[in-house]
Amino acid sequence: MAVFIGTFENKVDQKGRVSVPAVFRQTLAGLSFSGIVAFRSHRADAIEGCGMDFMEQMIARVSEIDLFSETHDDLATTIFSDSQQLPFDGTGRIMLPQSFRDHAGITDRAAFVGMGQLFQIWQPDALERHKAGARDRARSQRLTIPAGAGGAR
Amino acid sequence: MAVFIGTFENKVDQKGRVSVPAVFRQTLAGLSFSGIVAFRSHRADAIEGCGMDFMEQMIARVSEIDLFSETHDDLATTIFSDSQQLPFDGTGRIMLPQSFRDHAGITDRAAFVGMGQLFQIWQPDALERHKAGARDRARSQRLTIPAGAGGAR
DNA sequence: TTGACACCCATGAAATCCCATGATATCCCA
DNA sequence: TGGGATATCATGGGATTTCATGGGTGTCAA
Repeated sequence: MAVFIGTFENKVDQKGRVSVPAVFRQTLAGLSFSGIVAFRSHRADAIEGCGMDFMEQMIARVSEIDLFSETHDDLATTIFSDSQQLPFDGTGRIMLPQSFRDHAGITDRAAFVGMGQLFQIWQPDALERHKAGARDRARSQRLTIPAGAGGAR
Repeated sequence: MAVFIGTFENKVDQKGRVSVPAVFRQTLAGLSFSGIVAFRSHRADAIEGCGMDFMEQMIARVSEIDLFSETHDDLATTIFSDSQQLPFDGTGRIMLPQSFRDHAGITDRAAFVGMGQLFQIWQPDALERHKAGARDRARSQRLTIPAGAGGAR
């Protein structure tokens, strides 16, 4: 199972390159594509990232939604059409496209945030604000981990 | 099932390394990640620790919530972003990151406390005070353990 | 010809490996 | 059951590797 845990802040250099945290690279190792798959988050000023395996899963999930329904098309458009494969260079860096950097407000620093099966890339200050908000909402709404199956698979 | 019981005090060396008690290591053996997963306790000045299996369960449960829903993101952010994977070195030690040491007030000694499924890492003196308080509360409120199902998973 | 981008090498800091030590606990055999 | 032999464990410190980061160069296409 792919596991992305933790927060890591790295520098974005002049060329737009960032190191993907080594731990993340390890969980991405051995996939059919050596790099990450990324797309703009439609609910946050962040980039969503995952491995190719998870992207395949998402495609499968979306395909269970009625084909040609509005929902299906909207999801497919916002997620899949916007997704890009960002390959690792020799030292484990990726190139963050300008459009992604603009969307997240990233200039010279980028924070990688583990979200479990996927991760996000944020402008560090924006991330801090977002984390605080998420914590507050989780607490005030008393969000809890669903006691569900979990254990099995 | 993972079982952590007992209290063990070990030294934190110059490099920030601590030995994880051998008994704990044994219950952590054979997991997909050789080390512990740790995060700041939000109820106490301590670090919470568990095995990767526990985290994988968390991920599985969170992933039952609709992807990209606010609930999903808030939970994933609060739980996974502040956790860290701390790998064992050859002799069963971990590196306690500075941020964790700060949170728990740990300098040169650390106490590992079994909490059943999880364990905690404390600054030894703080732990003593905490234990005293917990005992008092348990006695004065006559706390009991519910006779639940428990058995299954 | 001028970017954009892939590939290569260099660097310092930090994390990890490796070996050594002493103290306990455990084993084993008389 | 005693007591020496053997493992296990926590700990210390030096050597080595990994990692993030910076910059150079070549290549291909607009």
